[in-house]
Amino acid sequence: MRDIAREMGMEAASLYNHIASKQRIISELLMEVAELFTSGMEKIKNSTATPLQQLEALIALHVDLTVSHTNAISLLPAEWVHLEEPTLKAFISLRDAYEADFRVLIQKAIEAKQLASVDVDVALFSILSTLRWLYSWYTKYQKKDIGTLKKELIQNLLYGINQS
Amino acid sequence: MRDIAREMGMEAASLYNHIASKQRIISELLMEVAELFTSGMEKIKNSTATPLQQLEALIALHVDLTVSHTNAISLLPAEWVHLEEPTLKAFISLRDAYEADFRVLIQKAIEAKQLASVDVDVALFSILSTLRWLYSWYTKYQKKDIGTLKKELIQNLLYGINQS
DNA sequence: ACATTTAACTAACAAGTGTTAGTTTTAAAG
DNA sequence: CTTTAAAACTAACACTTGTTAGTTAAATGT
Repeated sequence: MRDIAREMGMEAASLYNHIASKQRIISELLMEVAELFTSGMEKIKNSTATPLQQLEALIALHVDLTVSHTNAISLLPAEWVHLEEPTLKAFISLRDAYEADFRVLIQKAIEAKQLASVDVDVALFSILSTLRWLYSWYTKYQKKDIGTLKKELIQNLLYGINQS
Repeated sequence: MRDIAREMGMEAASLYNHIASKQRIISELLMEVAELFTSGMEKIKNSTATPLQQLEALIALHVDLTVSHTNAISLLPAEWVHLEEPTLKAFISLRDAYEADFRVLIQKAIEAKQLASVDVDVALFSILSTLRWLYSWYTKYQKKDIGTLKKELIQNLLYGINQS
């Protein structure tokens, strides 16, 4: 809190005229991005695109949110565990639902023979972990324009990097 | 320190008969795994396998170390930033060297036409991020035997999940 | 102009942090 | 058995943390 206050040019105690607690700041930041992912997923799920196209849109969603909310997203991996109880359950619930939706999309793409019949859990994990690390990597490679980045990630994550 | 002490059935102060400082514990844990990755990489680099086979071996290395050193590895992403100065530089240096070696291997595999000519940075990032998240995911799916896990990860990360 | 709200301030508390000093108990060596 | 070394203990330090109380200054509305 003292760091934040210094950055804002005031005393730590003065912050409490604007916010309820440190926890509330974290909660609101994290829940905000969680809801952005959820609503993005909702929009994609309700589209008429094929499962594979929806997966591509999902990758694009991660890139977009990573770019627009880099700071909040970079808090996520380390801080979500410290959420307090009404919020923690809400967060986990959003996260689980998101992963479940993602999983279904992969499943559907496999059933539609748009993806090879790989293990769904492993596929979900490997795609999602890359997308979640994106923020730390993005800060180094900002030079690359976002369109290209999306294309290359889609290529790597969905179509593989092998010489076929 | 008080948590550690409780877990060991003694008082916090008693720990200092065995260790120098909290920082030293963290340093030694993190540097130990860093060096395991480095020496694993060294062994693979010096083998006579093809670049692609070396990449496969690298994935296997991550799986093996994740299984055998789950706890120390799970500290890495959040804690390495808090290393103190002689150690921090050493750690970063090992990490950079490791990534550089990894990068070269991908480059070589592309030149040998064993991989498609994707962007090397993006490929390195997407593979490595998955391997680095492995620990958090592994705790949930321990049922899966390690051999299968390795195969599936190699499939996903190197040969793609598309229907080709 | 005055009254009221908003937002800053100073001072301090209560709890938690890693760590040290000094002491006592346990174990090993002669 | 006695001496010595190893490893536990109690007590406390210095510092950092989020936060509250009480007060003063700035902004806003009538």
